[in-house]
Amino acid sequence: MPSQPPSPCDTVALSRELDAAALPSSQVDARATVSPATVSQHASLAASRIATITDVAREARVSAATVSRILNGRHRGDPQTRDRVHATALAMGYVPHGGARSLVTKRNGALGILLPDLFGEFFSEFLRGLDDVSHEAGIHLLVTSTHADPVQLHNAAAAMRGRVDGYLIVAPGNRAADVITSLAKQVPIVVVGVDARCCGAPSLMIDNAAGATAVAEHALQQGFRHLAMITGPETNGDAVARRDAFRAVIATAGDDVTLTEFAADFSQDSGWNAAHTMLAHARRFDFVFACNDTMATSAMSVLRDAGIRIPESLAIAGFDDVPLARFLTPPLTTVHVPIEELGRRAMRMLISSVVRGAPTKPTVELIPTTLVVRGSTVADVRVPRN
Amino acid sequence: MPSQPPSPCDTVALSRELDAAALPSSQVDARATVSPATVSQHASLAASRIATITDVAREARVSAATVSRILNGRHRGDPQTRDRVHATALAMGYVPHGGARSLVTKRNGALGILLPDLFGEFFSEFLRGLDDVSHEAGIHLLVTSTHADPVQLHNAAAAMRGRVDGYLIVAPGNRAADVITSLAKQVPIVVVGVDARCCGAPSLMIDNAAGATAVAEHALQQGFRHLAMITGPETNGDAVARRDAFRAVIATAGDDVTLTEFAADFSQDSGWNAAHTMLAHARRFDFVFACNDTMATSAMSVLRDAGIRIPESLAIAGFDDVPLARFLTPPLTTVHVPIEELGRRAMRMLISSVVRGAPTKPTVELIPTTLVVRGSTVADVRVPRN
DNA sequence: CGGTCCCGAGAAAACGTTTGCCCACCCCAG
DNA sequence: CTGGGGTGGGCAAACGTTTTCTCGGGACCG
Repeated sequence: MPSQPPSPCDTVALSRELDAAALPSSQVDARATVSPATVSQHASLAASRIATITDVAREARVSAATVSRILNGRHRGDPQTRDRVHATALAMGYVPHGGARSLVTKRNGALGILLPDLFGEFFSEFLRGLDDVSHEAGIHLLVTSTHADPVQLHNAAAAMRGRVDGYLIVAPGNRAADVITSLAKQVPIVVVGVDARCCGAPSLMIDNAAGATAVAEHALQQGFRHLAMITGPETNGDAVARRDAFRAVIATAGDDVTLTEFAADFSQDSGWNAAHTMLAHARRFDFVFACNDTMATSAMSVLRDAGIRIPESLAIAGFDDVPLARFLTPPLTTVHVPIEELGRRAMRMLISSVVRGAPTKPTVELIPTTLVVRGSTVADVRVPRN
Repeated sequence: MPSQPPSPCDTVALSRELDAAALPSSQVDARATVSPATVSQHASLAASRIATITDVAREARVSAATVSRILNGRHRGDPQTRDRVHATALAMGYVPHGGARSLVTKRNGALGILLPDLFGEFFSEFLRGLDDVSHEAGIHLLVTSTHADPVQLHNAAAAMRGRVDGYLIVAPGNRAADVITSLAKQVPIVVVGVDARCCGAPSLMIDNAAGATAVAEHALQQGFRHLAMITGPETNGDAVARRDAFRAVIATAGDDVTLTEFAADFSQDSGWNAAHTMLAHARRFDFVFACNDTMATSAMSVLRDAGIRIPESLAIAGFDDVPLARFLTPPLTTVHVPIEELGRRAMRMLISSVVRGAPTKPTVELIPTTLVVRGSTVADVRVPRN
């Protein structure tokens, strides 16, 4: 199995072509703060030492204070001086040293993002939402993951102290209440994925209950009577909320409706196992609700292997609306969760909390979810794939 | 569709239970730098103002210099003094101000991660690999995404100047050569996903060629003769490398072997479209290689809808080995890419580059890929799912 | 024509660290 | 007993900013 790396520098050759073809240089310049050309031009002299505000001041024949004021816009100043300073700073490729600035400002223009051990699509979409907003606000993101453990969560937060103006904490499991509480007293924080009102922190949550409720009502409305549910991990707030809401609706249905639960943990393997257990079960089911799409997908694969026709013999629904869901056969009925929007809102909330400077209030905001009905629960559904 | 948020503070109630049940406090303390208990204990007084080194010095009745030296381990000192300082620092919850430190040290203990607009599983696995290594080394990660555009890439890098000791740049499209070149002259960088030797930067790449070669050889060995390939975007280095390697093997095969290509762009929709085009094609194929699993998945769904038996009538293989691949029906033959390992290696490389301080050398390292044969290309294959 | 006010811009302090330099002390050897 | 070496630890400078205070000059108003 010989390995044939692409020939060196084909990238650059292609680069020239495409630059010429796709991007007229004027367009590049217009969009750039500093055009790439300017960068390379000054790369050689910048290589020796990074320009400081003093260097700029000397070059522009003003004091450092003036440079600072002008660059920060706190000083209308003499138009001529202003232009000269701006030009000099640009030419020298000056960028203020964040550390020095934060030392005196007490603001460091960065936020800490504390993520649990995440898998799957959620991550990228969420971070994209965060970055979208923070980038626009000129705020940096300090990201660290794998901290489902409250002790690690605390250590991670501590390590960032003095570097960040606030924290965004994502679904920290349910043993992190103490850490969150103490953190919330010190700096602005926003918690995503669990209700942290009791910790004194504003929270942002997926409206799991509404989604699961919609699935349950859809199932009943379609005339299904013997329902199965593949649950998620007990330690996961989303999983519990989905399960409880589904249960609640079924509890109010007629006596002829039954619900049987199969324990799983959101992983593909666990969905696989749960489906096999379900097939071996005495009762015949006509509808199964998997608490996330990952499990729904592997369960569907088990059912198909067993020769069960979906949805005629057994309907199935998931939760999350992962991109793949609509491409399964049949396409999966599921609950759409706007993850990027979740990230965007969380970031906006945190930023406004930071600029306000006020201690954060314990609140909770629900991100709405929507049921997407596809072929896995309704035989004749015709849905466009886009 | 009534929304029923979970009752407030159920999280905390659960927290107490689990804390008591699962984690004996001694175990928590053993693993913690500072135990959660200690944190909350000092939360109230720490809330007023964050302790500085001067505060610790005063409290421990030594000078700030001594505190600094002891905490950084540069000073064996009197054991009694040492213990006193350590204890005081711990008690006051002292954490050095990163900005002030970097001001004098010229090191800021953080690295910039510049990501293109990424989708899918890649992101989380890659970042997990990065974080795994950087966390252990006590290094922070400044992450920003959505920078496929070279101008944005430059701006993002500039914004981080003075905050990071180096950059990790992921698959920046192929028009970013200039920006990378100038960046590489100034600070340590590592490029992932494209060969950047020509930019003077060390690069880390997936061995796409080896993987695609293995797929092609597997296809020929299984006796397939009329091959189709669903390609990726022309602007993506991975896509091009996979396509070229596949082509190269087929070119050396006998005259009775044909290869037809269908253009796509790595997205699910494009795979869907390509599969339909393929079905409408005059030639009947017996093997199709999709350049990533995402397209392979949606193509498979088209083929199944068309009543084609896989692999008897038409075999299909993908690339990436996304977690879902083994759960498809039939399980998908694909090329496994160790993404987390890729992240881990890239981070190690960058860190060693930073601590060495030496200007980075243009090198390229290939991350090996492995063909995973499953039921989508071999009818009687029996593979364990784990 | 003189006084007052405003505005542009410089001087200097402060932020929290690290680190080179130096002093004082103790111990041991001559 | 004295000198020297080793060691613990303090002093102060320096890092790159921002910001307050200050001053000088020009314009406007009386």
